[in-house]
Amino acid sequence: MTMKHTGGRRKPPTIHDVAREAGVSRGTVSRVLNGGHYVSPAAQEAVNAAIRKTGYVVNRHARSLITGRSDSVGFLLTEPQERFFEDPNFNVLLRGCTQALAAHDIPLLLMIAGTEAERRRITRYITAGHVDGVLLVSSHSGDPLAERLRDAGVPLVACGKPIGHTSKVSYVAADDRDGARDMVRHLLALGRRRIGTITGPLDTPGGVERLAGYREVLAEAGVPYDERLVVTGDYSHAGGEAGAAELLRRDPGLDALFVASDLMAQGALSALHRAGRRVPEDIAVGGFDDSPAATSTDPALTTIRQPWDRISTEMVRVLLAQIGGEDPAAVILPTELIRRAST
Amino acid sequence: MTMKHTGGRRKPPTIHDVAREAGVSRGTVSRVLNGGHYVSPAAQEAVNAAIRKTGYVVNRHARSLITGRSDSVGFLLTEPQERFFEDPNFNVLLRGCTQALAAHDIPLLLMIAGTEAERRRITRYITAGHVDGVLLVSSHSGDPLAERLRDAGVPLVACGKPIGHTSKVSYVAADDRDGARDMVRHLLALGRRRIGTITGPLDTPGGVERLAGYREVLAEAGVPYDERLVVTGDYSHAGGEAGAAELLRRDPGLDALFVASDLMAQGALSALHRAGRRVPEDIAVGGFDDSPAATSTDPALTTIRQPWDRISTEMVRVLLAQIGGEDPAAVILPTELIRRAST
DNA sequence: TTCTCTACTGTGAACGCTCACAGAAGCATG
DNA sequence: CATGCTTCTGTGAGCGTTCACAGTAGAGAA
Repeated sequence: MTMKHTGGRRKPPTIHDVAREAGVSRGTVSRVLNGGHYVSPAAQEAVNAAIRKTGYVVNRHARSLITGRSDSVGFLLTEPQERFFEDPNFNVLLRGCTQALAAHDIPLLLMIAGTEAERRRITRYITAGHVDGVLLVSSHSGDPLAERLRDAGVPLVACGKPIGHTSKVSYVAADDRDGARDMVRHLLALGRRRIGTITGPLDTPGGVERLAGYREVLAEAGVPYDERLVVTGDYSHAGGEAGAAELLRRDPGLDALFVASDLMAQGALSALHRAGRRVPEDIAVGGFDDSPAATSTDPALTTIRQPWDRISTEMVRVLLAQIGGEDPAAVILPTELIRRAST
Repeated sequence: MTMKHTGGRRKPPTIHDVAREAGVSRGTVSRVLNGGHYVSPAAQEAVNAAIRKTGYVVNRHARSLITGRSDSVGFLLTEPQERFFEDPNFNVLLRGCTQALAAHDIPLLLMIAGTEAERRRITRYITAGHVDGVLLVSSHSGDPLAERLRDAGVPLVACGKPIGHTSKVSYVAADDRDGARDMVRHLLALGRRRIGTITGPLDTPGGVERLAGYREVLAEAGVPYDERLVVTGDYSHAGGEAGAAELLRRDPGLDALFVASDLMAQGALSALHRAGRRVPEDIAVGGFDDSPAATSTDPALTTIRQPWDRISTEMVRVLLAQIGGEDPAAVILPTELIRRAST
């Protein structure tokens, strides 16, 4: 009796134990484990019974050592600031990816590259083959880390369209431009004509595309473009507040506002409220994201819903396809206008 | 030229390559890799140079295969609902744990156990030794999964005190009770006497402890306990709204409100606003959590800050210690009253 | 000198798995 | 009867590490 009795973990069964139990060889067990081709029904059944009986679970390290695959993927966040962790969409994305991967029995490794030291460490880790692919979430595009990984031949899928890259890199994105178009069309349909906008940072795809949609629709409607009605925001509450105040100052006759994120829209509502404007009577306000906060503002926010649940599943799908040898692909998903009280 | 030119990954250098490059044996390289004991300075230097030159990164699968350790830990979320992903504290926790682990070069595997099928899959995965330990985040305690893992001898650290378990399981928690005491004392100091509370779910440690703190301080102050001033909430916006409305109905003379979470407090503020009560003039409102939302309410919320950054570092510290063979430990961290405009 | 001790180094044997290959058995075809 | 094909099964090698062990060299003590 040399075994420790204080929560000691027993040595788990190996493929050998299963083989002995089933009366077959390691090879046959391995074949059952990997799809069951070229295995007789009798052996198949015997092996499955032995697996159930022994409680066998494959040792992924041993498998990875020989296959060269790790059967895991990284979820990489490259963000100097903590912004992503304040973004409710990020949660949905992370959760969705985790679960979509879990369906394939693939664990997700969370990696956060804030400092330069972290970037180096993570690059080494990834390029050493410790993950089979990377789900990349970074707001500011043109990320050197993304390039390094791509150059190293690591399967990669970005969330949102990377700008500045002409190279082939997979991405999955909501149709930002079309969403913005829907919102501005909606505001026009309400009879509004002095429509201001608070954009996202213009080094982000969302910032650029949503502004483009805004301009396109106004142009199509014959409303002359007025650059005084455009301010650049930073996706923060404070930024939205400042942006709205600035727009009111530039044009007190403003009758609608398209804000490129709900969080900024929330800030804008505060500023409008403080300025004595009624929403939506005096100024209609449209947001973007359909974050949980959108329903708890007063009035509840009309916004554009991005299909985050589908985005995560698509990212995983495209990444796994790429790991499987397929070429990079771009997927663009439609958005949806959610009408609430603010317009 | 048989090498694929389309992003093919080269075979990475092994310990053998490093040994050859440095003119030493595998054993010496391995010793350098694992602390460098019993290695001459000359060999040490030669190996380090060779590692730099070859770009060698240890193959963790090969290492894990023989050591039996995986050098990774799981971050396990056992939540039937999506609640955690709406909780901003959760983000801070996840981020903090990831980074604290990264400092030890240990990857974090995110696991979400929603359905029963997922629980089984994850249990198998963990007990098979694919992670060295688990950081457990579950709101509702008495989780069968936690018990199963503990019984399997898996190192485990919970976030928040597990209730219902008399057994020894490590945990790290903020001092909920003391935080609640601070808040209620603060409200008393403001001269308030009809102090209501909206609790968290009473099957969560936070729900129980914060209510206990509330009762203790009132008792110490000689304020008779009035159960009509206590309603049970669910940590949701809507729950806070309903709770505040109910309390106003039960006692229109209410002059203070201690709400067990900021999100509920936000809901409560809406309800009070709708009922025509001024905050803090008519009713002082105190929250709990110091979530980002606390500063964007109107008025800004007085609240109790939980040291989430320290909680995450402590969880990691305790878990690694336990993996290293130390006994389970409980860590309780102090909270801080953050005074803002709502009191 | 000889022995012991310490500091260091190299080597073979695992770890648990997959893969390539060799073979066996069954059956049809020449 | 040989030959080929298909379906199935077992075996040896090897993936890249660590670990235990055996050794070597040099210093100091007997």
